[in-house]
Amino acid sequence: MPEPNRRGIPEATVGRLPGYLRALGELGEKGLTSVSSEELAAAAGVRSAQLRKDLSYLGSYGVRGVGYDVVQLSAQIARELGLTQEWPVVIVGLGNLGRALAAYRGFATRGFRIVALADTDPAVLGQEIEGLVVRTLQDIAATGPRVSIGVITTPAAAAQEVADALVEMGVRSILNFAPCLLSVPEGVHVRKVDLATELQILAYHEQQRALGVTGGEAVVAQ
Amino acid sequence: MPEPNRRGIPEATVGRLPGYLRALGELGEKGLTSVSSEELAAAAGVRSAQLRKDLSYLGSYGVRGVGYDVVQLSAQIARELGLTQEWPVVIVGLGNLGRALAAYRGFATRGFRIVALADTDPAVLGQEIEGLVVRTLQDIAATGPRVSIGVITTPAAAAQEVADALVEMGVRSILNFAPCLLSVPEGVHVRKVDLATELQILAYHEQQRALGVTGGEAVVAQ
DNA sequence: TTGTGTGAATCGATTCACAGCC
DNA sequence: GGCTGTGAATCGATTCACACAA
Repeated sequence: MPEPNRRGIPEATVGRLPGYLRALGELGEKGLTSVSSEELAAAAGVRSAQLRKDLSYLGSYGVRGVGYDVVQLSAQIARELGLTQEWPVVIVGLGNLGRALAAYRGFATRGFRIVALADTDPAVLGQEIEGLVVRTLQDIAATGPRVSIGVITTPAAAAQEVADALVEMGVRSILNFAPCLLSVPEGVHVRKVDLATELQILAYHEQQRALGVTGGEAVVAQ
Repeated sequence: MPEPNRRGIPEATVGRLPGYLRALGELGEKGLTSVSSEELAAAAGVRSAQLRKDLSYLGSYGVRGVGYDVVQLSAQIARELGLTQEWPVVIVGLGNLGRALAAYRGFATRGFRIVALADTDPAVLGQEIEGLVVRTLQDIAATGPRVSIGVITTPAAAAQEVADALVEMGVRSILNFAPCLLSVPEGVHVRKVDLATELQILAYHEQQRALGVTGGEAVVAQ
């Protein structure tokens, strides 16, 4: 018996689970109730062997000779990712990007709720944005609400002290949009999203083509 | 003999070069003119052996017993990434995120220039944003300017047809912020940035902690 | 003596290929 | 007969450890 193999899903697999969940959602909307690994892999942009291996880490949820039940597999992946509960999020830094994220609807779609907005600029403090009043992180730490995930959309120069403050108030998951490295204590997870990095990687490949490198291989890192 | 090893820098290395470039910039601003692999690795958040191996793919630019020249190494990495020329960028989809990116200054910092803004919404077409008039992609394709890189910030439902139009007009590098898989011809590079995916990965680790998994290992994937 | 550059060793992730089950 | 689940094989990326250059 498969023994769901709790603890120890490879990081690379965790990184693909959200894509499977999205693909399953789309297939479900089309009315599909069952998919083969071949079909789901195509919808998620991976190879079928990879999909099956990934899913095998969650346990056995497919039926041999048939495929996977769309609803059941969605639920299983959502459970594994921790999306059955709602995670409270604070956005720190309400410049253009912070405001765009605050207004982003898809946020709430799945397990996440923006419960606080933070900034230090007196011109922004007290403003109401998307139904939330902008406060200082110190105020939020002192009087609630509790947050699990911090999203940093400040300039790079402020990001480290924001991270320190978030850690101080107990946040152990940070999504950093500022173009800088954050140093955090052991056990705190940071993920970085950096526009400049992404563009520079594209520029590299663009230049390779210009240099006449044959790299005509398939497609890409989506 | 080192033989710069043109062609065939591992993808993982390419993905770290932008980080080295940023770290070198910071060190340079502090007045440093020379760094050891140990110092630069610390500033970029990698191990020194990894840094040396990565740099070895670009050729030999360090001096044994001394380290690397900050200016020279920056220039070499920038050249390798193709940042010595300016890449023209179009942003497609001027919702909150598209506008935030259009206003983002750091964009121009290094080798990228937003030369066009595209949308299909009549309410947005013709508006001037950040000094550029919003036009249709078709208009841009027909009357210029030429673009190398397309940034998609439309809703997911529109992303595929935008990608098709970009490919049609000769764009072969796409940065996709829409939460969906794009299908593109061989040779076109797509990179995906997805807020939901990042949050879901954080949620996974957050839940693992809640379940009492020991995963107290260091830090993370920045 | 110091710190780079790099083969060799290790580690992890992907793919293959097929046994097992429906 | 068809498709999952998974060991075995492969591939690539990271780390080790040290020869070698300054």
